[in-house]
Amino acid sequence: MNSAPSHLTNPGAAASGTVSPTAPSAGPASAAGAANAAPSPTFSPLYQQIKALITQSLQSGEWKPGELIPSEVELAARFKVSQGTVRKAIDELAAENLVMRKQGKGTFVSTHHEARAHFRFLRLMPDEGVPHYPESKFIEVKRTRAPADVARLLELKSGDAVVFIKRVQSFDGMPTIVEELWLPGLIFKGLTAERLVEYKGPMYGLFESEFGTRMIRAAEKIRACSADEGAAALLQVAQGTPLLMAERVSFTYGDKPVELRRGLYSTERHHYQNDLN
Amino acid sequence: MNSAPSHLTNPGAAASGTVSPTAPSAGPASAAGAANAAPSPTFSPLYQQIKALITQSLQSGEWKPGELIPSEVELAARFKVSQGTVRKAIDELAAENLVMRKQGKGTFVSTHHEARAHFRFLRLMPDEGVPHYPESKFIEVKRTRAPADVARLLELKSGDAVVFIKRVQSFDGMPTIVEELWLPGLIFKGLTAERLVEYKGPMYGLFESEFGTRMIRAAEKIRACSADEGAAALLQVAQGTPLLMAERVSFTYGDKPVELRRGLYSTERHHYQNDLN
DNA sequence: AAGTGGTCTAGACCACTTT
DNA sequence: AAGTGGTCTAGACCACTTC
Repeated sequence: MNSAPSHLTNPGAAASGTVSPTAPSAGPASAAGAANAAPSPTFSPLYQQIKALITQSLQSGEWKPGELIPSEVELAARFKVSQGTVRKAIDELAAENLVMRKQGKGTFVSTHHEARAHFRFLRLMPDEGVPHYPESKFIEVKRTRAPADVARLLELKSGDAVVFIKRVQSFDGMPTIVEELWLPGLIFKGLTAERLVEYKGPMYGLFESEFGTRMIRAAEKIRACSADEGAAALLQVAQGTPLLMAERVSFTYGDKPVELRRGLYSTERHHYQNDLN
Repeated sequence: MNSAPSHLTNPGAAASGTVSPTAPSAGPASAAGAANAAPSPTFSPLYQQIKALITQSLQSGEWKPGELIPSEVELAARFKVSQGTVRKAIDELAAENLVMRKQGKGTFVSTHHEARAHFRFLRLMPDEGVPHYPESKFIEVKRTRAPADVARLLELKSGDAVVFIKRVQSFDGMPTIVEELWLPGLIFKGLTAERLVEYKGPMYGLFESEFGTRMIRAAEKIRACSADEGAAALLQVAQGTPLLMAERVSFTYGDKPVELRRGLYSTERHHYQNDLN
């Protein structure tokens, strides 16, 4: 099942041809020093190479969202490196929210099927009260061809097949968000209105489970605009009401853009929350 | 100059009263195991305690912004811990942008006097072209008393002395931001319009250099609004134009709020940029 | 050459969870 | 008791900067 440890390069050790002369019985540096001396074209720290290998396994679906990945000790053995090196690789993956560590239990692949993940991509918070997830009402779901601007942002060709979704989201019955989504048709083949309606919870959960596409990062651009006739009706506000306009491009593994989302937010009772660190 | 290593607690070592029985010649665990067994009231990992101590030195001004802090080896000796433990502490401080590591040179206290830091707190980006820092024009600078809402956000008492600043910021001569700031009067004693005008660059640089107050974190709430008469005139837009309204509370060491900023952003040629990770 | 942070190893022991 | 991640140590060597 598991492929061979393959060909990691340790540039540091390759430079000095000999091991430590002060180590009579195979000192600490021996493992690294004796690893190899291949003239590899790419130089990067071992833990970065391990990190890339683990990321590949996540991307390929070898370990699925919510599942346990092999222990640090096991990965260290598989990759023929020390546990500390695997540890540093996983530390970075955890910092990027690709995996989650749980002491005593193991390391799990992150998933959008948890409350924790929901608010990483939903920044609209109630001015008062506890944050909770809104309800969706789908206005339109269709398959069509990508306009030029959509194609550019999704790195498709103009006219490529896309899925178009328009929906309204409500907090406590108050319509607050109206948004339009474009998804690459090739990736989201079986996506229908029925699947969307019957699915409860964030769409990213559906995308991850049913289409094997996990959103790991997004870039948003926010502007102010006025509610036009259509938006005013859907959000139940007066025409001309100031709204937040958010354009989001979401990325999956390998920084591949797989979703364009354009939303209008009513900020009567909510605000967009952002922490500058 | 440097105080004694003081009283760090190692909860892990305190639990087992004896050192490893399999280590005939003072094994690796001896330093930790023999450290102490005091019934300290607070339990936290050693590296977190080191991190807190370093943060105290940053806060107290022992090491000032832009300066070099002692090397890892020196800090390890001072605190009587291994270099690896100091390293982990500094790793976290670097992740929080409190310090910056430079290979071969050392670790430096972060400062707002660098282009790198400018855009951590300025999220308004041009729709086209290269980001650059805007020019300020000060409309009003006065000392007054804190209104109730300002006092609450700055954790002051209503009526406490505050500095009030109103300014317009322009990109390429185009007025784009109008904002009002409130600062605790006690901290910003000598802050005058002259100091603000003569100072070039972000105000956080001035605050850091002249008032010993470094902003390390901020929380923003963003809404949409319409330009009223005053804002329209200052931003040279039509009255009623939709604008972004950003309310920011900035914090210094110890999560102490020391600035309230309320800004109106014209999003004709700019947008608020945000990355969701 | 000396000093700094960056990587890697090996081993010990801890806290926590499950069997 | 066994397995997991979490902390801590000690030591080696590397890349980079400065003297």
